[in-house]
Amino acid sequence: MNHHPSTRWCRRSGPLGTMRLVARGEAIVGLYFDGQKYDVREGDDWRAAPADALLRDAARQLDEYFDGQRTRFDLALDPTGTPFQRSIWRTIAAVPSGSTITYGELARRVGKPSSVRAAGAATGRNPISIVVPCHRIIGAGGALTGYAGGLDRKRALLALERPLHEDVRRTSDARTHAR
Amino acid sequence: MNHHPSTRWCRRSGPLGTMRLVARGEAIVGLYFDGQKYDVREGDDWRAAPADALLRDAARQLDEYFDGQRTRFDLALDPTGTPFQRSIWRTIAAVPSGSTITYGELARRVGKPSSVRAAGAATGRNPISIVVPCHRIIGAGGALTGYAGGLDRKRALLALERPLHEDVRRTSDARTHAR
DNA sequence: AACACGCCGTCCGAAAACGGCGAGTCCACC
DNA sequence: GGTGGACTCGCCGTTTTCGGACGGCGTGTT
Repeated sequence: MNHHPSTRWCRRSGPLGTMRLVARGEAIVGLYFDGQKYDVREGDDWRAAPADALLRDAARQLDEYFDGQRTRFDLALDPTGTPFQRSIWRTIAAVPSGSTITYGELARRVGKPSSVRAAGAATGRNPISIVVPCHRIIGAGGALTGYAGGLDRKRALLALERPLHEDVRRTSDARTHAR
Repeated sequence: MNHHPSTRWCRRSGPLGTMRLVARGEAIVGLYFDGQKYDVREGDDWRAAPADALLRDAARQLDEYFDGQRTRFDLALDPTGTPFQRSIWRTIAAVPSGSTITYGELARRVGKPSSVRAAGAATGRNPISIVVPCHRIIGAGGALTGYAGGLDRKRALLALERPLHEDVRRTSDARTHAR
């Protein structure tokens, strides 16, 4: 109908380093740690737009998150990927702050209980770090197993979200000694 | 830098049926017969623009061509394809109205005398019918051999272009009894 | 703990299939 | 004999298919 929605981006520094925020159309499509694995290179048609309304809103929410003032994001998301990946990411987005699930449980929730390993791969390709909280997915043994932004950051994010008062919230099948 | 050039299109009816004319940026990128082979499906970012200056100009020239008032088009073309295809199409565009060449001669002119069959395939994928006059390419034996818009249309186009007064113009290696 | 093995989407490279041909043969007909 | 049709084969860029390798795992065994 009308031409391609434009892609715009901005940088944002936070406690875990500088991040790159990317929007296209009316939705967020990416949030990357500087130098993370599976980063995307800037397209020819991208344009830096620090003043963009959507980007500003997202950046604000991100700040609030790091300040511990926010546990849920209120943003339109449209990560590009295969149908399988998108269903994985959608499911991850439903995991609430403060809790974790295993890769196996994730696979089960998308209706493909045996696609565990593929679920892991798809999780790793999540283009919207933090907002799609792929850091809340951990190994069945409680190990963190991996994170595109580095395990240190994964640990930090989980610590930030960990409920202070030990109300011993046990999540699905995640073992307690996560760490 | 800036975002993608927009793609716009319009329809145009003529003696050989309705055609679809497509422009992107400052150039024509497509001209298709309705329901032809290798047609392209409309992209999400396309926009109908019958009033667009470039499209109007092209449509006018097309009308003049069908009226026999025009034997050459004066339009910026930018068909998308592989390097080989583009060189084939560029070479085809240089074949003047009223004459024909064979697929073999075409291959020779792009510097790959033995890529005859590939030249045929590339010719078939020409996205800008008529303006890139792929109908002027015929078999070595004089047979028309094929046309994405159908052999009837190929015949009609060649008839339209055939010089009335039999000035026996003989073109390169094309045999006389073409037809 | 360390390892082997089965699991399954993606990615990537290799290989095969597919044409809008042309030249060469072989035959059947004037 | 010359022509023309039907057939075979080699031609080569593109597209499609296929097969193997590769993971942000989980289970079972040692």
